[in-house]
Amino acid sequence: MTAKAPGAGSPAGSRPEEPSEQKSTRERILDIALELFTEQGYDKTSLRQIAARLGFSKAAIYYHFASKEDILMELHLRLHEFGRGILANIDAGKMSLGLAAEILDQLVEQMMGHRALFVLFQRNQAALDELHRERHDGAHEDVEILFRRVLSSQQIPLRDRVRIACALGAVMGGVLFSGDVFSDVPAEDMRGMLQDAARALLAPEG
Amino acid sequence: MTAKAPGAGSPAGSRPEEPSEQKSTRERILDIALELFTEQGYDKTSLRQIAARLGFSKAAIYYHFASKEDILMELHLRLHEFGRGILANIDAGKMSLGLAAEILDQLVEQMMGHRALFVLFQRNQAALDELHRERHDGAHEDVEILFRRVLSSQQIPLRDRVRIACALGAVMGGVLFSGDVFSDVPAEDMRGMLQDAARALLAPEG
DNA sequence: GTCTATATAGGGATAGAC
DNA sequence: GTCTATCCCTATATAGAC
Repeated sequence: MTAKAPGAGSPAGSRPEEPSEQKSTRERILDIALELFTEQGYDKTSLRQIAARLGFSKAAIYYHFASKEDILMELHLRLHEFGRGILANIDAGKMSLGLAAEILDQLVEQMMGHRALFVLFQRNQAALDELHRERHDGAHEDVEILFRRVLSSQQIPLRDRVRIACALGAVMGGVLFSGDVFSDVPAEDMRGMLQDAARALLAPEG
Repeated sequence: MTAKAPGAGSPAGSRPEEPSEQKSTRERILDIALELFTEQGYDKTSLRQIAARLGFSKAAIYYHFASKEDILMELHLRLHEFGRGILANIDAGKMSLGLAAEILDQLVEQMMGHRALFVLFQRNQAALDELHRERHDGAHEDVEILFRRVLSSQQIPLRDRVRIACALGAVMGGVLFSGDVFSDVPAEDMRGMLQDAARALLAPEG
């Protein structure tokens, strides 16, 4: 809680893809971190490694981030950003198979567009959980939390709840595989097929 | 590679649920490890913690296991055991939506029956990957690897490949949620609904 | 803004007593 | 079969020079 750096106060103000400008050091740290955290896992990645890739020393990172966890937190906040548009639509009170299908349509789009971030947190759930445990500051309205609330709602028929859970799993699984076994398939085709799959699961009759 | 202990050579010989006998220390270590690894993550769990729960010191664990990784490996092997029956049925050469549905039926059954192990490795993929990287000894015919092979097969129509991937994601997601938001639902009901969902995704028309 | 040097802690693992 | 004591390494993080 000591370091104060250039872009420290504007997590949403820094765009991931700048036109032609060269990225700030802070941005580059985040990029490398995303890469290494995903490949090796958050815990097995040291600040030393991140610094080495960027050509400077470990200690320099502390100018830009107060702690290793802060790097993960910042990446986490970005994922939140992208989930923002979806949040408003999720309401356990008035949920239906049809509405779930619409939400999943958006979700697929967001996940496909920010696959790297999505994979990162899919592969580092343990680290994320700890983050949530320690810093439950801010009304932490997470997409995942809202989904859990929907899935727990007793106002929705059990079969529908299960179907929504499966549809969520289906699209998540699809996105995960899309960069791997389906890397040859155009993203748009993938997106369409995943959305179709979700709709198949959420059809009233099935 | 130093420690040789009582049950060291019989990973499959020790049953998880013994009638009324008290479990061996080795078995108890594995139980606690499964619990802590799942809750906190493999990397954030220290041998000290495991030992503390069992009432003895960290060093004592080294009598039963050669390393921390060995504990994870043993748990991994158990998961393999349960996947054995499924392995034989997976063949990229003659895969179809119908066959996939049958395989997923078995998979749901196995996953529901050994949910704890399944969740462990779902939440510690990074650690598992490293395990596979370092010790790729033995014909490591993993269910996951075989599934990837099927999903990559060019002999299967793309749409079917995606559908199978989604069905896999659907049942995995369902099983993951089953101990959480669906903890009140009887396992058998869950199993049936998940199998139905998989079939809905794998229907020729959808 | 990046460095060196250092403090401090905790981890995995070994040796050997009991 | 479990313990104590210890080694060695790497990690995060801090202080302060440039």
